[in-house]
Amino acid sequence: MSGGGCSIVWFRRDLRVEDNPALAAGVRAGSVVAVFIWAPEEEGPYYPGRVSRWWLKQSLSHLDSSLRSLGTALVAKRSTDSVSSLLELVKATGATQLFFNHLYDPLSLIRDHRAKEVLTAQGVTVRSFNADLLYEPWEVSDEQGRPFTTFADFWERCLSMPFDPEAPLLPPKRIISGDISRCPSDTLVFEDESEKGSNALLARAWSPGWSNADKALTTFINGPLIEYSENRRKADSATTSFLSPHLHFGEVSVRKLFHLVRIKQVLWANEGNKAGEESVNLFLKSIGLREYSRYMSFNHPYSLERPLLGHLKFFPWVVDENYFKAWRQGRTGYPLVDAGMRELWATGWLHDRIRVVVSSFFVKVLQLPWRWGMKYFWDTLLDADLESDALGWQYISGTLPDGREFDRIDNPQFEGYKFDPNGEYVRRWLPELARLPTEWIHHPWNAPESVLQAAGIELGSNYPLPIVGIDAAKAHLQEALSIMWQHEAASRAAIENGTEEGLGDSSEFAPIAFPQDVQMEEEIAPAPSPEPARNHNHLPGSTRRYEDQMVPSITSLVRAEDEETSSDVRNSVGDSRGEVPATNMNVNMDHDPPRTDVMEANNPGAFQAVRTNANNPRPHNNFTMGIHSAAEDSTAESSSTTSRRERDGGVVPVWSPSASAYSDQFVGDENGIGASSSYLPRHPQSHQIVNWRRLSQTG
DNA sequence: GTTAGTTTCTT
DNA sequence: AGAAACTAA
Repeated sequence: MSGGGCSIVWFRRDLRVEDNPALAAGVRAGSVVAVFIWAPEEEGPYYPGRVSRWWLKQSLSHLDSSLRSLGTALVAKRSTDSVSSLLELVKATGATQLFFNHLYDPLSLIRDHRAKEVLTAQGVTVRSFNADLLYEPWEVSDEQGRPFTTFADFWERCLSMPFDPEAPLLPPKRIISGDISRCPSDTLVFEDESEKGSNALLARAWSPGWSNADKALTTFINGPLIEYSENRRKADSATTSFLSPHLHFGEVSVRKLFHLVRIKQVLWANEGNKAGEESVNLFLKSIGLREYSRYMSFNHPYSLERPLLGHLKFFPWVVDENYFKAWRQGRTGYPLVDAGMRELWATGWLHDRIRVVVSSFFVKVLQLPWRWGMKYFWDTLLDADLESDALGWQYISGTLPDGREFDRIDNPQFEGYKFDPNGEYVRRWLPELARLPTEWIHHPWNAPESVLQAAGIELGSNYPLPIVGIDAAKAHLQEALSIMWQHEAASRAAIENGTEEGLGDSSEFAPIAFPQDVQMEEEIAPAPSPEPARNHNHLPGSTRRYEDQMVPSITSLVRAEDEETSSDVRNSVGDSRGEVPATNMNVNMDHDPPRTDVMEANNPGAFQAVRTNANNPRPHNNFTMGIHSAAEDSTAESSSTTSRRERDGGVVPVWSPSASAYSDQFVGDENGIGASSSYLPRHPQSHQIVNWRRLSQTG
């Protein structure tokens, strides 16, 4: 807490003034320069989607006005290299300290570590804090001090930690502004002209910004929370918390949320309110999953990229861009799946249950590479969150030790009657099926011709027949699994013979690149709303594209496509056409918002379903990551199980891009993780094979 | 109470 | 698919 110069408080995904430890530290230390650096190129392939950028824009302006009312302002910088920008800011302001809150995705860990190194070398005191989690990932481990590998154990431990999560901090009363006269803000561009119309609709349903988040939190806790458990199974119930986008950008503090929910928990427990208690536990569990997603990302940085269970890398995914397209456009022939995909397309929002349905269908029935689906979610979801989505897709894909069985296929027809028993959800999003009786709504292909005729449906033209039958999918999956095990056995044999080093790195089994000719972010014209627009046929100001989307029929969808191909350049996700590097450290120096001439000739080759382990070999990582103990941090504690924690200057185990391998410290030994896993009894073959040390490097 | 059959849930 | 939690006699 040296006196003298001012502090830079670097905002990222902690866009709030309440319970913001970095900001609090800055305020305590004296004068503050609050900064946000927009450097999307640093995110590699994960340039935020349109709705996500819209949210960010609103949230930042909200934060800026809050800071202004407290005595300073938010300095906004456009950059392709956050660390350089920080250095410039240090020079321009004479700051002697830098404070920020932790992030846990691999890119941030590396960048933030570099920021610490570079700025410390310049004589700047750098301190970082936990603002995003109840407990830091390195605080939660089993009796042997190793990270958990199953959620249930992890969460049980979190709920019985010897010390409570930090109590939330109040917002500062006043902020003394550092001298920002020499660092003018850049104008940040978060949307282009073509996106403005669609974005205008978002504001009807959502209010970004930390104080709105706080209101949403209070509303939820005092209202729908008690029925959370009751209502969770309905596809379009308006009783989810709707906090996820707020949480993604750190507008609301999980710790505050946790404390408030805990108060209700105690209250309802005393009242013997069974439903309330169950609801609380369920809701907390979803908070736990969010925690766990960061935990996994931190402990297994490659899990955004590659299956956590090593043998899954041998699965022969179906690389079929037509399947992918049909899924995105809601034309799979399975009403519940299609309704979900149309809702996502139109609104950027999807109930959790439906996310499971559509992603499970994607992986198990279509057998498309899960990362494609994950990328599409990233591009389209309003609450897109890399760590959470990676965890979700890995769970669905059966690539987690405690995920779903890989060979399990859910039948969308049955799920339809489970989550949407009266077909209301399907009818809302698939107007072409609106007149179909409930009896057939989730399996129109079985309906008698007369019924279809009466409903105005002609399967195959009006609404598609299932693009893949469930039985065919099951057979296909079995076949694929046996191929997978063969490859796996061959690989294991090669390793045991010592003839093979790094098979997992060989391009043959590298992750499958994204389709080259696919526009990852479709033309989405959203009207996201807890209650999806009822009057969607005549929304004022809606573009024609919007109507095409909202009154979907095969013809209008096809027409919309044709237009796409022929019309002008539209915005697309910057790097979406490229491959997804495991971690892209090559900064794109283009300062303009990524803009891509989207349309290329359709690739005829794409029209064949190809079983492949990997087409398009991709470049290898040119570096590896390692985690060391936090030796360089003066505040480091060697044992994370001790109950004392530093509120200030939290300790982050050091990330080093140059370390040659994953540190043993964070990887179970050969048998360690597997032995306790519930996965093994179900998949005894994998008992010997899963080499967890390798897994962390390659799998 | 007991037991066999049924539904629900799984991160 | 399998366990756990429910129901119906």
